[in-house]
Amino acid sequence: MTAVRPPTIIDVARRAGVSKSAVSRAFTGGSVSEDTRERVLKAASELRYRPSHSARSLKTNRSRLIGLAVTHLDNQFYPEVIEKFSGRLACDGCRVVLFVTRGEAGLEPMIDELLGFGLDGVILASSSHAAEVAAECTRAAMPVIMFNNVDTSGRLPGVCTDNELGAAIVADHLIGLGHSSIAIIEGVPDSSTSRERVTAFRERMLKAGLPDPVLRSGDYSSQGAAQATRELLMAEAPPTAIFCANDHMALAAIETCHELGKAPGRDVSIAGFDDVGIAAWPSFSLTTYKQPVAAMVDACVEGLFAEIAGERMIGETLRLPGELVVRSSTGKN
Amino acid sequence: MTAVRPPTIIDVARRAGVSKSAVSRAFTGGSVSEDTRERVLKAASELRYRPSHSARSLKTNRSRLIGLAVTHLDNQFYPEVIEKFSGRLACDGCRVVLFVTRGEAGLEPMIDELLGFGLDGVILASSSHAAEVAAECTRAAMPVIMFNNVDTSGRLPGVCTDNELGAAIVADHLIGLGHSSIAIIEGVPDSSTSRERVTAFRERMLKAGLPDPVLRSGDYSSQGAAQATRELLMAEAPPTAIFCANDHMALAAIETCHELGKAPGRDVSIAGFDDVGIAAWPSFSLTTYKQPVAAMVDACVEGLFAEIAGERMIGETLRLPGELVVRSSTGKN
DNA sequence: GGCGAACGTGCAATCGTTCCCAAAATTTGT
DNA sequence: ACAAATTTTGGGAACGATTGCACGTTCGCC
Repeated sequence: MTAVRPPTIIDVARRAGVSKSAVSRAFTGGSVSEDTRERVLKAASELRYRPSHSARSLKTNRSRLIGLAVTHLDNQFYPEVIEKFSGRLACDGCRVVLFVTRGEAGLEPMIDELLGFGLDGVILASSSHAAEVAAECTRAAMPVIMFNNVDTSGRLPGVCTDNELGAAIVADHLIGLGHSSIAIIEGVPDSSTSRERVTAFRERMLKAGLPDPVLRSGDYSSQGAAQATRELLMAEAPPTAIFCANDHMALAAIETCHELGKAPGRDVSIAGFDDVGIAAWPSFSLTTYKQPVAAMVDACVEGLFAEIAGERMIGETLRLPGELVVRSSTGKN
Repeated sequence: MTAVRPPTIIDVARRAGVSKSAVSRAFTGGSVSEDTRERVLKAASELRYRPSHSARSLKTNRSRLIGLAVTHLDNQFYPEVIEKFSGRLACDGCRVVLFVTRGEAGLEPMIDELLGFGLDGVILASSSHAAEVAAECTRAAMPVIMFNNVDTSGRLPGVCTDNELGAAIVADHLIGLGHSSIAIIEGVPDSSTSRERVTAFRERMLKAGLPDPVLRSGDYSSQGAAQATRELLMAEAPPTAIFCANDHMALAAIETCHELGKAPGRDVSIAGFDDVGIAAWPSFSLTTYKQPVAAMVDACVEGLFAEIAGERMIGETLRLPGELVVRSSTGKN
């Protein structure tokens, strides 16, 4: 019993009685007569032939593989994003290669890998070290686009929610409910996303003549947000509302409220940003600003494909509007 | 300005003043003198050379790409699994290519893709259609292993939690708390995982002299589980405890309890299976059987690598013990 | 100092495709 | 029915690496 070598294009050609060019054309949609096409397809299926991916991409310089760099998946938002990307890219025959960035290190150490897997393009949904990555990728002529985060150096194109708009709308919502003492729990400080949300929220408050909100870092983590919430609510004059830079932290904040015996939406209002799946669950019923994930993913893929096709699109960041979703975690003061 | 073609091994060879064989050996760890190695590495880094992935895998028949087929990621368990796999495989220089199976269709329609991307191996963490996939993969000589699910045809190796042990332990726990009227919410019926858990749970109850539990299908979905919970709890003689075939459904069951004004752990006990991250959150505090995900992933990767290395391992399913985690969603009857 | 062993090197074949090119076959027009 | 236009076909050169083989070197050792 010899290990059967998988059939090659030549085996198919022989069996179909044509040249390998014909077989190639039959598979890639080149011009072939109906007759040969049939014969080729028949021979191929009899032999269980499948074109070799590596040979093909060696010749064409296309792998139909797209890298997706994301941070720790315990933030519910990312699984949703991954699923959407996977589905969207599948429509164009592409697949997602995952790069989960180790929390602290960011994705800098995996740049080499990112560039070494023959990907057609890369989507950076990870927050940190965008600048270095940007530089390295453009040097390697690798198409890149950012998702839910902008490259502050302005060299990479990207797609994100209009964070400033969203944060302003959340601010208006809380202010409209009569809150004036509002705290903010931000994410990691060097993330553009967090910064934009925080800044816009603050500005809106100041513009409404309210005091500058207390700012705490939640580091985009549950523990961080829980700790921040604890500190805020146990202070002498606790805020009546807290705006968290994302749902992941807002949910932790709600948990912490319960722990402290405060009812979210009554004793203290909590608002988030993202609208992850479980935000809608009755236990949380989180008021939040919904990111238009589907539209963002579509735009992102489109942009990346344009880059891959050779269209230069430098530094343009597309900002899509989301939608305020009011639930019961916020209420009148 | 001409589009600069990425440097090839030949460019490096020329610049370093050696043959391409030497360059290749310097990169793949072949035998080269210290002197040449240095010259090659220097030339390579000056040119920003990276070996072409496709050329390399064409020659070596190895892509260092592993396919991972999973179902909808809204079940919290899978993101955790994905992250673990990604991390574990990265240790061996491999990357995960994602195949998210569209709910209804299962992964049957994507078999061709699964086999067409030049993967070194495939991990099936998706529940359905294992048999067809198994057949097709072995025919294509593609190493495959199942995760958290067993191939009933017994042809594919796999790794999963000892579901029967786990379910029995959960049953004992509930019985020990004095429950005798216990209902079960199962997943999709043709999933081995659900079947094993349900069967073992039932057996344990019968063995304890308790009545055969009511069985409802939750279809592994939130909505399904919520509906089932509603029906169970609004019945004439509602059960005092509910065992859900996974946490995803158990969490939905808890939500539904709140909706119906019943306190989990007091009015009705809820137990799950998996121990996903949020099960530990105070809002849920779900009693559950923890799957040893890290160990499972390790074993799974090891098994797959063995297959890739050519060691035949047919149909062996490894079942690892987990651990009961008691929280407050279950209580005395 | 001479003789193997050990090591480092380059040549050339090879992996399985795609695609250009010229030739052959077919269709079309008159 | 013949020439021109069109379509289909096969040969063969890439694509960018790895690797078996044979040939020099270098070195150690008696």
